[in-house]
Amino acid sequence: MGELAKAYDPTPISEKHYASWLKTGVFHADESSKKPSFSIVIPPPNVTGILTLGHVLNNSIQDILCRRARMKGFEVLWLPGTDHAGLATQTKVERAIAEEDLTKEQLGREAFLERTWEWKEKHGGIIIDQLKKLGCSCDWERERFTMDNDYYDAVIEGFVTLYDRGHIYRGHRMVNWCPATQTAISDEEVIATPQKSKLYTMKYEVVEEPGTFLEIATTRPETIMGDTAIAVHPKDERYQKLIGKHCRRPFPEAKLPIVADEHIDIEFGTGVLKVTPAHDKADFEIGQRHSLPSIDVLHPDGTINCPEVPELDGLDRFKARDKAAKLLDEQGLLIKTEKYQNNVGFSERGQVPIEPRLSDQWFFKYPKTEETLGAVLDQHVQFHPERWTKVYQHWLDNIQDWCISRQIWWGHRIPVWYKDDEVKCQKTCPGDGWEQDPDALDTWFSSWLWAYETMDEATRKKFYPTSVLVTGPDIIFLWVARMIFAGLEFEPSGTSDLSKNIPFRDVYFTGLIRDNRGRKLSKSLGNSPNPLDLIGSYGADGLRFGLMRVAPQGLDIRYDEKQIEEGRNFCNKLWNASRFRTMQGPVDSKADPYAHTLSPFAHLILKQLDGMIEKVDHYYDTYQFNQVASTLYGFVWGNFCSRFLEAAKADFTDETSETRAGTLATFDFVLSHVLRVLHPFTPFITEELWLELGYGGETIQFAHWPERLDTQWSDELAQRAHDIFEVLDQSRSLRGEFQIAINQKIRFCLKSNSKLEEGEKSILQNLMNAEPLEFINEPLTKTPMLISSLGDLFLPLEGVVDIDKEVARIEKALVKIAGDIERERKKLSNTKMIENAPAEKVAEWKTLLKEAEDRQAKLKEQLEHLK
RNA sequence: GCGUGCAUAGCUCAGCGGUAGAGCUACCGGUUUACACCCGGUCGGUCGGAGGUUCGAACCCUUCUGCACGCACCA
Repeated sequence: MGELAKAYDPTPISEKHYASWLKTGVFHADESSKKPSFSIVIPPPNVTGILTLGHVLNNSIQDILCRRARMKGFEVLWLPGTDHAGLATQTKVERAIAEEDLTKEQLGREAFLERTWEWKEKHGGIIIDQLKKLGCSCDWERERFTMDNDYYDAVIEGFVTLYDRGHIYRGHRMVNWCPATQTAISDEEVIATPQKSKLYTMKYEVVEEPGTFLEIATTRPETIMGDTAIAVHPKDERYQKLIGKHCRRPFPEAKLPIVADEHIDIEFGTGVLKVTPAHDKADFEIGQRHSLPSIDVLHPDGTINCPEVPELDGLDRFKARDKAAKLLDEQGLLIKTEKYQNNVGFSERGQVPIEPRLSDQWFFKYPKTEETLGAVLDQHVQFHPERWTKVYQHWLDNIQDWCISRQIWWGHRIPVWYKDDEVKCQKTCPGDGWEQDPDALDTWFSSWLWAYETMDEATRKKFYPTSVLVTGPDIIFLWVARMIFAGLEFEPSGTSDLSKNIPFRDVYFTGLIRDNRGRKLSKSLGNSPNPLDLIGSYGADGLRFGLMRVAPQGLDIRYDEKQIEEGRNFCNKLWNASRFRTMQGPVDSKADPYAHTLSPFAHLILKQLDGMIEKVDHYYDTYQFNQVASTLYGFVWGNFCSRFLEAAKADFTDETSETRAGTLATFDFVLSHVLRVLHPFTPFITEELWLELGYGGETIQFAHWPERLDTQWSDELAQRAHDIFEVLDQSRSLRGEFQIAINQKIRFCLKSNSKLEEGEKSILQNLMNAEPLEFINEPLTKTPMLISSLGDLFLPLEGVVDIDKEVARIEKALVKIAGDIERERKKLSNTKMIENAPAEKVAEWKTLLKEAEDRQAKLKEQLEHLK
């Protein structure tokens, strides 16, 4: 064991260990293992994506859970992989070929798919490499891709099965159409976005009553050509007599019936609605109820399709809106234009407003919705935080059929074949003359099988259902709920036992990461840090620890680079504590503190270690990772380094110390626990230190997870150490107050009634840097003093002390104590309180009062001495 | 409109019925041979407002305000 470098240098150490982990195959899960199993499937990132801070958070948590499980003796499978991300990837490739002035239509389906595969091969590995840099302990031998041959087949087979069971149908329905990417999308992919738009009020003449006009409010005058009726509420007295008559549509000119429909809101606008069945979901339904024709006036790309009105034909829909308003105005039909804010559905991928559009699409009608809800309500699948079940329930209660067909090429092609009027749904082409449906499936229609189609039979037998899913709440419908559906519907366990078919037992929802001003991280705002840069600057361990420490359970995270810096600093602290240890000679990996005589400080740290382990386990069990990190931070920095290590220095410099061996053993024992408990959060540095210090084995990864300690420490001695530290703190306060540098030796006097051992006295004196530390029986006069549980500590400074200042300080302290005393007295003089409060509480208050009064008396006495 | 979450020190968060806490920041002082990616100290809060329950409320209930988010509507 050589001496460690002066600072932790994460990059080379991380690279070294990760390479070694891959070589020794420690991440590989053995499906024939006898150990109990623990498994996680990664939420597959987009194959061409790059790592974001969100991924870092998400995958750090998964890695933490997996690494801890390995140490706890589980056979762990963390199954990694990527998602083909149909639309996202196709869009990227289309953009790339556009550089060569090519469109996918020019290339043709086959050639375009070839290009996409090439693109995938070229860019597909990036995010995987990045996950490795983060330290993720995935079983890379089992890496999967949603377009792998067998996975592809499974998706297609799933479609055929559901079709055969009658859950999938083709329908001519109103769907969310994205004009930018020119495909249908599902309701879940539509993002309602507040828009500043305009509300136009126009007037149409009633055909049967010339000179009478109906005022109609609309935000979309560009769809006037598609209007096939005017609707009012049947109970609206203003318009009742007009029902059944007609209005004149200005362009192209036509007679539109005035119909009555309950859907109309009497209060809104003028209470009159223009009905455009082809371009609005509600209007479509009104059209159905009144047998109105649908006139589609838009091309798929969002331009106007209406040769009868040449002024508008071919225009983009938003340009046409202005133009249509202008046309109305020219005809004297536009009454007013108001500013108006409404929510417009945007296509997540295309970043443009979606267009409700009638088209032929494939739909999935969810079966087993009751069971899917029950699985969560009955806690077969448990959500953390639990409140997300309510969101899940609300979605299921209002569930709509899922539009699963996409007008794209990159994806799983719908296994439906057409010949003349015949339709067949099957995996392979039925024969000559049959043509396959051109559409591909929604990406989520493949990822919903991810929890088990990624596993072969033996793996599935061992590791399915998975233990926990870690993901963001933003995909609770898109992915989480649908995975539960898939599990229940396809029954991957081969039995109908619900508890064996659910995809996971726990779901941990992470928060979203925001910047320090509370905004979402986004490329366009430029507030999205590159995790690789952070790893470069602070190390993967620092990034992981820093982020985990500030990520509260189920709440959004305010990210600040400062926090990552703190993570890095923490790692360095641990490094240096270990470095300090290496300077004292070799580490005993089997150190048993209780085989030696222990100082009070050893007793204290052992007691604190036990408390730390208890807290950490509790916080793990309740998925409070930030609390785990905070607990570790506080223990390592506060208890271990600032207290125990500092006190240990006295033992280490004194060759004759009787407790030296015990302190060394305690050091080794505690550090071994710290490294193990910390390993899931900071895998690289703990591995390095574990090996470098010689704690044994080839890796820390299978070292036993620490259990609670035998309570062999002495509470009395631990308390003694605690008291000694209190005196130390008081001495530092006195130094601070009188500006006496810590490195300046100075005389302190302690009027103590406790009997300290000689060794303890000298350690205290050392820690205080006192020269000498005198034990006295009578209080000193005209001397600053602070009270501690070990006695009264005086700082004799003849002639130096500013008496007035000291008097002011004591008076301030007296005010505070007076407050404390008053509060306790008030409680104790309240008979109702005494009667109702538990006896031990009352006793506690009495003690508090007594202590406060003692302190008060002492301070008053001291005040007298000063004057 | 329905629903959810949040509001505690300048910042990030603990505490969730019985003396208001931590880390960071700020300020002051320190290179004491593990660490300046450091050490020590100090300052800093009527726990968003108002009611209520209770012997006792940051904590439970009601309500209001503000900020996020989800769903629905959106002519």
